[in-house]
Amino acid sequence: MKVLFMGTPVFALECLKWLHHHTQLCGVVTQPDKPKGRGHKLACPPVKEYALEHQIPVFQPQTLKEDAFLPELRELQPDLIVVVAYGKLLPAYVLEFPRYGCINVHASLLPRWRGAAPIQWCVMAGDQVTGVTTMRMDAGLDTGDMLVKRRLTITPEDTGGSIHDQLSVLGAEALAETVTKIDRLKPVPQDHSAFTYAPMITKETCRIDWNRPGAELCNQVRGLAPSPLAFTMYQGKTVKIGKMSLGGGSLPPGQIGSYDPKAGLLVGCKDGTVFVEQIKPEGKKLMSIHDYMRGNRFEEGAYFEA
RNA sequence: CGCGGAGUGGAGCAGUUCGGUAGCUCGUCGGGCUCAUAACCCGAAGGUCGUUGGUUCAAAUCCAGCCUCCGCAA
Repeated sequence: MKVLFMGTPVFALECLKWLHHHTQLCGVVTQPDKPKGRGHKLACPPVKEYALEHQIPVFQPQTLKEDAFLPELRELQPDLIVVVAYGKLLPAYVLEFPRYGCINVHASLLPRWRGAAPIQWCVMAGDQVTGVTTMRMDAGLDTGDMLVKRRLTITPEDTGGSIHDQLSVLGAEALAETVTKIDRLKPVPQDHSAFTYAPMITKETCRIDWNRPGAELCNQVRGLAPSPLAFTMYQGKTVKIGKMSLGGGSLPPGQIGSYDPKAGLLVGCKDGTVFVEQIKPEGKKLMSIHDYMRGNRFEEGAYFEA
């Protein structure tokens, strides 16, 4: 069976590897290189780097609209298209092209967290369980009939990063089962009334609103760690926060309280306080609040600004 | 050639403007005090100040290049 892979970020790599080792992979479609980072250097998507290393043909169409990718499809004649975090919706002519259709690996238990950033949102929402779902793609955004699910328990110590890493492996497992049993699996429609949406993470997603309850703030910080990290402002400068826990007592939202070498820096929120345990000041690396306080200071009584 | 910050013992920082003995808060190791301690006291080890070259009697500090890390913007 000839398989065409479509994907972009690191999350897609485990799936790509499995396909590379177990199927006849005829090509990889990924997003175009974009100027990124500090200079104006062009950055290759991780999927492209893997494909180049293993001499897999790479396609980077600017758009798929208007039959733009049809010539390549006719050339490659894939029997199956596997999509993992590609970053573009597929037009009908692509969805209908392969004999076995298009299947997608999505990093949530659908219909919960449809959309671009299911991993961060499930942690930010305080979910205690998540997983991956494979589905037959249709025209909607993550609305296809489901094939295989794998569940994963989220522990209080998990972060967006740790869940990402685990789900990328689970995703490959689910994909393996899906591809292996492709003609035997019976698609299960989603409960379309129960979906939630996980939009792309923006800067505003990462901004800390100290008027929210402490538990929600802790989850927000957890979900966005270790990247891109939640942030707040102190004296006009960005302070990213990598780890936070619930504190005791109460302070006005955003007000900085005492520093406890054991627990961290106390900060007020809507329903009490939280301890900031790990921060990343502008121009510095992520460090424990303990390290930071050895040579720097947060003025007690001052405020973090939204 | 997008804008900007930073590299100083194991950690976080000061010192750089106006060159002239390497400093602070911790950590580590040893000793002391204490019923005890993450507390306190005494002592010690540990740095070619990112790298290369230049100016100078003398460079962490001034000049030029390079490497690395990071924030913003995309």
